[in-house]
Amino acid sequence: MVRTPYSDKNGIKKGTWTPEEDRKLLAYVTKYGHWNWRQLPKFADLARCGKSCRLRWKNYLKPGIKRGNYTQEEEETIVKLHAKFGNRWSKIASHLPGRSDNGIKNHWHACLKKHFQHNSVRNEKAVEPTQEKDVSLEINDPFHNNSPSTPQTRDASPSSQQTSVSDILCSTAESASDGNYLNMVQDVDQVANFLDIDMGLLSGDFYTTEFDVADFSYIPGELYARFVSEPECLSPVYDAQLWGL
DNA sequence: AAACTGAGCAACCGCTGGAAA
DNA sequence: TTTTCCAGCGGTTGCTCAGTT
Repeated sequence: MVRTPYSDKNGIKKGTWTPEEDRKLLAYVTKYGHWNWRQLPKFADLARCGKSCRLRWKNYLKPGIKRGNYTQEEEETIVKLHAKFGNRWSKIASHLPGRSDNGIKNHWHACLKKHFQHNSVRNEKAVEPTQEKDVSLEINDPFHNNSPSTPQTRDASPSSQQTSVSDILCSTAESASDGNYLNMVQDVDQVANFLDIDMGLLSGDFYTTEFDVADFSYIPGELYARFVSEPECLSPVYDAQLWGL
């Protein structure tokens, strides 16, 4: 499941990340943000290329990232969005808080593709062989070679109704009894319900906004301070065992 | 018990588009 | 307008592990 670590001819390390490297990357990005991925490894004391750091952060270290165990609801969402957007995994990921595009892509190829193909075959069998194929089936079939339909965005929200992410998160964080701020961010719909907000009225940025922990504007001061001192308390996927903590 | 096979997933590679010079 | 640099994306690969023969 992991690639054997090695260094290329330029001394750039490749392969699986060590806990020590994770620690360095997390510490650096938490403190300074990712102002330039290409330069970051140099300053973070990592013998990695910027791309590798970015990927590691995005798919594994970023607070709030969920791995494994997709819920039925998530799977249904993926199937629906794939029918709509095709293989635009980042677009699909933007609708599934906490899931990375890479993870969704992997899950699709590993499980859902097969499952959906199977169902597709069953659907086709259900149609009279002599009949022409139902057009509606083609539209919903992600394996049909059509280019994806025009993506519908949530952009058409009246400006008077727009609510900033930080507004929501600050309110939510204040109300959270355990102070586990970023965990709550994972389920934006839950947050919306909590605040009695219609997600359809929010600006299109809501689902696509990256919760960059280095961007202080999203995070109330005392909570940011807590993240810096205790990052594990804010990451639901924090693997204390992996890091030997 | 050993060999084989396929699933699952982390990570790499190459390409593209946007921004800056 | 062109060139360069960078981030991001999607496809693919490499590796481990669990199940099967």
